[in-house]
Amino acid sequence: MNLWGDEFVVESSIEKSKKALDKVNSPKKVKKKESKISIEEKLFHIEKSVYKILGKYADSTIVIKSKDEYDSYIDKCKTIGIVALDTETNNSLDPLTCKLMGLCLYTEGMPAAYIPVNHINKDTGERLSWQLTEEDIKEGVEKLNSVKIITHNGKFDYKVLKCTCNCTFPIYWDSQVAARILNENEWSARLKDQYVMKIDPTEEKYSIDHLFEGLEYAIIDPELFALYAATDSYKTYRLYQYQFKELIKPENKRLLSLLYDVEFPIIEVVSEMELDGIALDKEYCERLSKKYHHKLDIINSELNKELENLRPQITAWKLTPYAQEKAFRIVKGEEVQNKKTRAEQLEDPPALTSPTQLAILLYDILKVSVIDKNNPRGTGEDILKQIDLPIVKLIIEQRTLLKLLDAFIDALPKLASERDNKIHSNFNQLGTDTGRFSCTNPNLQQIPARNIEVRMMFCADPGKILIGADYSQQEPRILTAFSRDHKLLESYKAGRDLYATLGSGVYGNDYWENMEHWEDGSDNLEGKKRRKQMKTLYLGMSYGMGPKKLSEDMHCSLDEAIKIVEDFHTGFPEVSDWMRKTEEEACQKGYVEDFWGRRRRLPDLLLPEYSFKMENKKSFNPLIGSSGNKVDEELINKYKNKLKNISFKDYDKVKQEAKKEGLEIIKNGGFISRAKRQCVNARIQGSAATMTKKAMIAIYNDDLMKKYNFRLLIGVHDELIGQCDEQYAKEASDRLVYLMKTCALDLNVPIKCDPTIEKHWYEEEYSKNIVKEYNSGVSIDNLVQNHPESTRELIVQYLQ
DNA sequence: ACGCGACGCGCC
DNA sequence: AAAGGGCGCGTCGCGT
Repeated sequence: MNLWGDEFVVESSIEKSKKALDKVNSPKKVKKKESKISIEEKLFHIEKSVYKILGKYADSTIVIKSKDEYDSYIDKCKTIGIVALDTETNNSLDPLTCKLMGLCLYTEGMPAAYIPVNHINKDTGERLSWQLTEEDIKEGVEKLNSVKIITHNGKFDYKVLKCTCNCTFPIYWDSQVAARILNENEWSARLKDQYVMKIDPTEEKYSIDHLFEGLEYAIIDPELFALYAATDSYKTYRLYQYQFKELIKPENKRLLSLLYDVEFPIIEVVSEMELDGIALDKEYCERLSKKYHHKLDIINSELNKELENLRPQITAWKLTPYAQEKAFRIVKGEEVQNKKTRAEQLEDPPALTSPTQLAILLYDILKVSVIDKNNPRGTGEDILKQIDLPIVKLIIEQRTLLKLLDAFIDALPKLASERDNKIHSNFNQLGTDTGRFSCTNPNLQQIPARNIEVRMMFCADPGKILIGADYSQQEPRILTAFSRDHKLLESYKAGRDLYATLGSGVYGNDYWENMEHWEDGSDNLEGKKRRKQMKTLYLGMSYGMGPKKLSEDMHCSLDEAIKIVEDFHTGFPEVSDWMRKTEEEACQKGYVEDFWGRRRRLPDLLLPEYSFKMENKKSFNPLIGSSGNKVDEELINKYKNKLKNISFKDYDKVKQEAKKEGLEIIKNGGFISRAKRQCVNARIQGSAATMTKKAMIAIYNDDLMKKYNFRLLIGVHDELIGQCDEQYAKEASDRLVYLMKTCALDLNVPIKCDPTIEKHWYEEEYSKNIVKEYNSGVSIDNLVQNHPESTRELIVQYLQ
């Protein structure tokens, strides 16, 4: 083990951002000028450049042109027992609609093989008839069922082969996933980049768009295309070898288990989830859209009235000298003068959705006094809420409605696939540094939960029913598991309320003093307040919140907040110790581990208080080494001494002084504190993510769930939703909860899950809300209409 | 026309 | 001196 405990932990924030910049100049899309250059000329040029870059692989690449050759390659793979696999598609990254162009295989001791399937004649467009068929591919891949299959971004290959050839295969290793598990801070986990970084730094950079100049890949001669395609599987294999060697080192034992137990198996689970997709209730969506557009129209007309009233004031302002000045804006922390004057920036009528224009309206024209010193021209919601003007109230309402409409109500139906009218989000296993999934196109993890109407857009397929469950307080329970805090453990064992327990520990009072209701059911207003404060405190503690912000969120004075944090530490000493030890260990090793060994590397923790950068030279980072110039070193040492025990005031002076000598001083305090805040949270958030992934795998592989035809559809961090045959609703729901609870027994903490069974997402809550409306006097006829059938059934049920 | 940073805001 | 963790997306407004 080296000085930092892990050889990947040497890249600081500074270095990382520099590399990210280098990255940007990768080849961009080729412009379409097809009319000027003939296809033949282009192909000629492509052939030359492909050979120039990849010609060296020609001798170790073969194109498979017959079933016999294919069979014998597959047999060879079976003998060797391990193979890298990669698919190529027709310029499409969407497995649902793409065509399979060819398959690539590489196994040790053999040339890399490209098996073309759908290349066409560039003149006639006809499929080259000698190629193997999708049926052949399926047959061969299925023979690999006992062979270890290696992929790079195997989710794509899995989905492509399932969609185009109707075959599936187990993923033994994925080099993209492994790369991220080995170091989540690298600027790229892409195959070619990883190959350059880990295997051969001399390898020339290239990408498929850039090599084939945006042409339809199918028209490229398979022999030529093979040089690109088959090389991918070769590189994947080489990467695997490197990663395997790394991961069998004793210090990486837990990472390897994490990969085998969680990260590799989850690939197939997520692939299937994405392929299934989730249905939208079309009728309901249309109704909802109409309802919200109507609401928006009303707000807009009121806003127009308000603006009309302000017109004289606006006109007058535009003539003031201030309005005629050129405005400033902030770019990377520096003030930059705009080309437009303030008056020119303000449209007529002012665009209230534009932060710039709204700021002018509020602070310049309406002379609203500054609310947040740190953000004097801010227009965020918490600032607007403190401005007591009718127009501002309308703006908040307009914003909410616009956001709901643009981001969800009107946006989601547009994203449904034409093929099956369903939403097929992309769940990105590598999307976060902590181990959580991220989600795009659309991001199902940001569908409003407070506004229940939006989630109601999602529904089960006909004959199916949505079965969901969320972990109750997943992260606090993990904190309890880590710290073994006796008060928290007891509280969970007894099924008591977490926040009331926190309250009694912090305030030193009775448990019931911190509950919303007394033991006999009567209201306890003070308790309600305290409990809410504890909820905020918990969040604050796990995110490393400072006392100032904490006091704002807890609605108390700064002194009270400081006292509460202090009392938390004395009231829960095991938690406090665990947090301290986490930070200490992190500062020493440069990384933290989650409950199952996932690492979050925080190299900034190893940074010195100050770094130095010579003008026009690389930054000097003592962890990495200097540029080696003696004169530089002397200068730096001089300033290092000057910076010892320096006051905040003098720092600026010294910084300026150094600048004159060509030395830039970089203060790392901010980076270091940020990393300190991250390290506690990363362990908790990471463990929660791993736990949910373990549950997903258990659910996917469970025979009973298979019997119920249960399919996972959505994961939202601590919440899982799937659908199953209607008749098995109860059984599947019970089983779901059981599997979620038992997948992490090693936590040795009580786990609780809250299940739901419904036709639409959040329909239970939705129906309850409507029943509440009924109880407040709306007639039953008005109540029941305009809702999906399933909701009406629930309402009737609740009314009885 | 497009890329990008900043902002604001949706979620856990 | 002061510092809330992890995401994605739509809009605006500038730059190319």
